[in-house]
Amino acid sequence: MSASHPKLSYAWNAQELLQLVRAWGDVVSPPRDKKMLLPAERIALHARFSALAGASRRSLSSVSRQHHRLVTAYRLIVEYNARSEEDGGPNWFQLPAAQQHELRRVHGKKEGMTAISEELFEDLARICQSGGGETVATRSPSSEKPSRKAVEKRRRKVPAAMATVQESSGPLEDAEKGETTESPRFKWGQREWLLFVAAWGEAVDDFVDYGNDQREKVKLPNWLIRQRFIALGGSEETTVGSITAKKRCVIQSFHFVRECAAALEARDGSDWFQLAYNERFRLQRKLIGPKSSQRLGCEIDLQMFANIATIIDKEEMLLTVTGGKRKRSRKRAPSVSSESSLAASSPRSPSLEPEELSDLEETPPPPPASPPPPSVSVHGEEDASSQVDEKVIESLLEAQNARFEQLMHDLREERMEERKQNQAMLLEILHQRAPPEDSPQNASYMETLVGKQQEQLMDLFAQMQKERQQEREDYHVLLRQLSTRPRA
DNA sequence: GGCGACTCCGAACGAGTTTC
DNA sequence: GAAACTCGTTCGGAGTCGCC
Repeated sequence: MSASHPKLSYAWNAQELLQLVRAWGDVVSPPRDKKMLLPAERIALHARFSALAGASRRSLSSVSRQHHRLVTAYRLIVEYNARSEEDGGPNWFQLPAAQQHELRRVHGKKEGMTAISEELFEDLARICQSGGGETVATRSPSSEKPSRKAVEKRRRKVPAAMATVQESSGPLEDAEKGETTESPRFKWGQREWLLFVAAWGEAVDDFVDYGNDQREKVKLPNWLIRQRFIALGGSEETTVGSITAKKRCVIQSFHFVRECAAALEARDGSDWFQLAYNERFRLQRKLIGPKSSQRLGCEIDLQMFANIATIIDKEEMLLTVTGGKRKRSRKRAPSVSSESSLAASSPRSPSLEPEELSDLEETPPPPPASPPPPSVSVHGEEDASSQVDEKVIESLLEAQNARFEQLMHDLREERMEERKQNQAMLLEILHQRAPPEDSPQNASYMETLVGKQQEQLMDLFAQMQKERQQEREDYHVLLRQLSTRPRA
């Protein structure tokens, strides 16, 4: 944002919205519920709004966007009311807030919608229906609006349980119970977290598999994780925003576990992952801090931990191997995701300067349990050289990983190809030996063939599982060695 | 190339939950 | 009641896309 438009990163208040609607009525030509404004109207709307609001507090793009969200919401309400009038159901403002919220969410997936109060809706209806031109409201049978008092009266009369709407299903139990919670909350359980990690892993794999073109985006998009999450059986209600937050949460928990495991190992050599949930939860206060109460971190088992580590590695590799980072201005405080997520341990903390953040990105979290060692790295030179060493090691590890993944990928492809060829050959020989007229014999032999192949594949799979288990154990040994090694 | 709409997603936020 | 954490929503910066 420019200096003349200082960043105003908080919700539009009711007064601002009313001022926007007023400006809208003043400068926008009918039909006023059109979604697209003419360029001149956009500018005029911003100017008029700025004049009414006293100062140019919102940018042109912000005003345009808010206008767009209001139109979308207004049209949804008008259409909804028209339908419910035909069906004899409750109108929009008689619905519980939770249900309104759900409908807004379902209908405004991409663009989003502003929650419109009844007062604001009436103002909007007034300006949209005046001045001629066909509007959504005039097209619909429900254009005549009852007075606010009447609506209020009716709303009080409507039993909450009659919330019976329609497109929305799912987390609306609250509404059906008559509660008017603003945003129905759904707490994730073990299943959701496991699904999420699996989906995240699949998304990274998918992305690695076809993301080697330099022109491709090199940052894993969160919508891809959401897509995989839903494909694996996760709730379709989960938004990309929610996935973003979940990812941040998992990464934060991963760092938490890493710290705990290392601190515990250093303390008495015991294994964090062998402890029960309650034990972990109790111990974290000694290992991390007296006020620490991470729950998700305590639920993460060794397997999940290893999975997350692999995924984070792969995702970081995407940034280093497949090309440059997506260009982004450094004006904004940088993100908390991935490598810098430790900063998220205090989510409301003020944003870091880019320099501070790049420091954070390069260095591992300071172990809270052990005080910093006596001035080994106080000197700039030593600091710099150790950082360079770390970078070299990091690059080597990443390169090794990348090479290994590539080899595995090629091997998998080759094996699949070979398997197909073998099968084709077997079938061909079979057909030659047993002609089609001899079908019973043919069928029984084929059954045997399928059975044998199943056996072979099961053996192979079991072998791969063993290898995977071995890899985990190796990793665990490495982790132990690392954490018992005295800090430099 | 310029412009506006669309889209993604990080940050901020508020409300709820848990633990002490 | 305080503090830390969880969770979903909203806003808006910035990248992308399509049109002229």
